[in-house]
Amino acid sequence: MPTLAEYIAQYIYRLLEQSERDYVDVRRSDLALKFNCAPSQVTYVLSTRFGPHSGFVVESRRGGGGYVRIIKLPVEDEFVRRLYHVVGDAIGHREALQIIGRLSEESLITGREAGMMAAIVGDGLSKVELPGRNTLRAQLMRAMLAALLRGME
Amino acid sequence: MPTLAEYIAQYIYRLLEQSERDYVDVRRSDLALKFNCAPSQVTYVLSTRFGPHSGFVVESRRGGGGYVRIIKLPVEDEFVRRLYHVVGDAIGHREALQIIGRLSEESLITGREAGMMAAIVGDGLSKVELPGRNTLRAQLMRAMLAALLRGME
DNA sequence: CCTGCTTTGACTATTTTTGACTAAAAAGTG
DNA sequence: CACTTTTTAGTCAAAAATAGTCAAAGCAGG
Repeated sequence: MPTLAEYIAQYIYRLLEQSERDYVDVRRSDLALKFNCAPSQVTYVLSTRFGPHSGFVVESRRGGGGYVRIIKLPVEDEFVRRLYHVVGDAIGHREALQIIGRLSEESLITGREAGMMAAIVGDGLSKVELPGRNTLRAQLMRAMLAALLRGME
Repeated sequence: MPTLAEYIAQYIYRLLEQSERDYVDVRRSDLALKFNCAPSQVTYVLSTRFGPHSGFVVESRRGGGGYVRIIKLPVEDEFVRRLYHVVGDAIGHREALQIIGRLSEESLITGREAGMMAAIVGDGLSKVELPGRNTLRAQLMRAMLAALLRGME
């Protein structure tokens, strides 16, 4: 059963699909009204599901006529190489999954590869303690991305 | 006399049979209520009877709207399941590569997948110290094999 | 009475939802 | 224009809703 956060995200995805541009503008308070929730809930959805890791950028403006603009980033060359840098020295589970989702969405990896990568950064690390876990996860992600790059020649 | 664990397992088997999908979603707390036991009892049943070695995979999510998804794997994946056992609790680099080679030979994975897996058990672990390295490698291998099973529908 | 599977519960981890407070931009006023 | 008010959006921490972990206690068969 979907959560409110998912309903809101779905709604935004739909708006983006229907839009002719690569972005949509919404009013935070309108969404809150439409979904009968606190406005900060919208902010929550945006920050957990529409960050750069998922291939989006969010811009906004306050005051009268304020808005939130959700922009879907275009695919670029060197995409994987960029992600390599995004991973950095340490990365959390959620962010790693978003990067994998992005690779999958762009058809740079297959569904099965995505599943394997998700398993690596999830179950595969479940027994590793927290301080080092995120750095190890980053190392594994980089190793996988490097393997991808090698396999893409 | 069947144990509580058996009853719960039976119940899940039945749900799976009745489902049109190859999986069912349940709420851990609902099951605990239904069977009048501690929620962790459900976790116990899942981990003892619904692991990849028995032909199942379990996914879950915490927090609001959380759930547990029990997925029944197709029967014809006996081979991968056996490898899952071969991996065991700990495995060396050489052995891991042999298993990956075997998967590749049998065309159960692509060249790119093999490259990725090799990167994981090699470069990905280069910074991990030796005592734990082989157990971690085993865990990663098992996670990857489980993902493979999941992706083979 | 040992050994291993089962059951429980206290503690932990993760995700979502809400609300009080803060910050910024536009609109109104003198 | 300078100042105030109104309209938006952001932040952050607490509460709620789930699931996981682990060790200890319970129990059943050999």
